[in-house]
Amino acid sequence: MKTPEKTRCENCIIRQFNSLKAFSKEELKTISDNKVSREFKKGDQIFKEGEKLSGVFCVRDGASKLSKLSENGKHQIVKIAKKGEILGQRSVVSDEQTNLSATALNDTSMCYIPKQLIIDKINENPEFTRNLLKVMASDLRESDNFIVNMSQHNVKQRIAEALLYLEANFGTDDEGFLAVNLTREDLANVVGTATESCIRQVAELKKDNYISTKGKKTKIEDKKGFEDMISGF
Amino acid sequence: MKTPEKTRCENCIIRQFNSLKAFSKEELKTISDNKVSREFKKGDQIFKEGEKLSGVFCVRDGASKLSKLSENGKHQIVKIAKKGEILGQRSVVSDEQTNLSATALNDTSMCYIPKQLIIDKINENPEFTRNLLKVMASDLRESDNFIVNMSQHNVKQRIAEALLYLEANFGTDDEGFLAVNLTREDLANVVGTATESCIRQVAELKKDNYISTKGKKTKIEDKKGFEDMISGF
DNA sequence: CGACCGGTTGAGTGCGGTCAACACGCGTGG
DNA sequence: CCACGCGTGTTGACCGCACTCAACCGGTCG
Repeated sequence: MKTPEKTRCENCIIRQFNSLKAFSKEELKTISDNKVSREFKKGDQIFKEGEKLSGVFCVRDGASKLSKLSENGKHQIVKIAKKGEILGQRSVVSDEQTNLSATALNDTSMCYIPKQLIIDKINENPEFTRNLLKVMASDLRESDNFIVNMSQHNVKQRIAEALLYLEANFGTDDEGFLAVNLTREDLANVVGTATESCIRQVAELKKDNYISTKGKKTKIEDKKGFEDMISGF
Repeated sequence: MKTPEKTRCENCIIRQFNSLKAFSKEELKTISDNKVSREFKKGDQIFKEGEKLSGVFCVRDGASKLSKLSENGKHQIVKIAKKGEILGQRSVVSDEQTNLSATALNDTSMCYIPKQLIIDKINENPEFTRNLLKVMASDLRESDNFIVNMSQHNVKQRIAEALLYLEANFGTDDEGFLAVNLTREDLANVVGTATESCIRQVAELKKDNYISTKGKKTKIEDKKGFEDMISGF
């Protein structure tokens, strides 16, 4: 199952950003021969909470949300995965069902790598395993910070944080607007609030000249002010 | 620096519960020769957020809270570590400062293992590394669940969850009271609320016969009811 | 064209944060 | 020995943030 030259892992720059950078040319060839490229359209579900994954997804391009459904019917978005991240590693190392659902936020291309390959590599390539450890350590740190932010900040502050996070991780277009576009509902689900509350607070942020909007796009105008507001002036 | 026979790692049953179970008798001897036993009294700080740890702590007995200070001056408790857990692994694998502070909730005894030993073992013993991965994967899962609980449940539900968590992880004494005793303030910091709100909701739980108290001890009377209440009746 | 989705606004309400006062046990020092 | 201070637990009152329900608008798609 050879893939076209230009999408082979050996030539893929994305791998520089994740734990796969530990692999030799030889190993990358094996992976490339076993991977499958997959495309998702905006809104497509990549996998669902509770599924048993048979491999991991390496994000080549696009953004996808990782969310969990709580019994009151609301989706809490836990993380937004960007280019270079690998989804499903956790489930593979712990050999359990996924804890989260993944959904494409825009058109997304992924490489699907069968889990046995990953497990083999964990056993064979210590550097890869160490990279994995580091990635997970940093995810844990992020989770802890997220927990603190959620419980100690009000909705306005959490929205500010979410927007800063989006800018830092996905960047802006040439006019300075955020490169990823969350619906108000998604943004509400990130900060764990009702859609209406989210809309109202965004309107406040706009009124206070922290942000501006054009169509559905959002631009952060006053990053410094944001940071001050988050830490309570 | 030999330790007395009875506290040597080879004889320590605690290691069955954590990633250290991967080690051979030989390896345990090395660890034992390099570790230091340390005792903490209730309220003692084990390490502080931002410190650079030079090793990890293996909890031999007792309970300790892992918390993070937010800029509004409140401590958010992220996890309560029990017997068998290892504190500081994350900072060691990522070679960064700790993200969290650790404080003893009651008299606690720990073994301090220098970080170089852990790093060496990560490089030498693949099974140990795999165990580490699993522990961290499970921590991540817990964190995600915590985030959902925090953002989708009200204070009463979160307290119920916290109490169930304490019962499941630390058990009860012979009369059925929870074996660990959090102050109201600590409990409030776990669920991310004000101390007074916490007190009021606990009083409600008592009025509704979900729990009972005796002195400072708490007993869960209606676990089933708790679970129903958490998922919204 | 109508259905539907996303965004927006209004009005009402209640949960939970905050401040203030007080009760109680415990240790410490005069 | 008692006075005092301090930490913890508790209660009351007030109030504002954020949730909920409901209506409405504009764009898009079948």
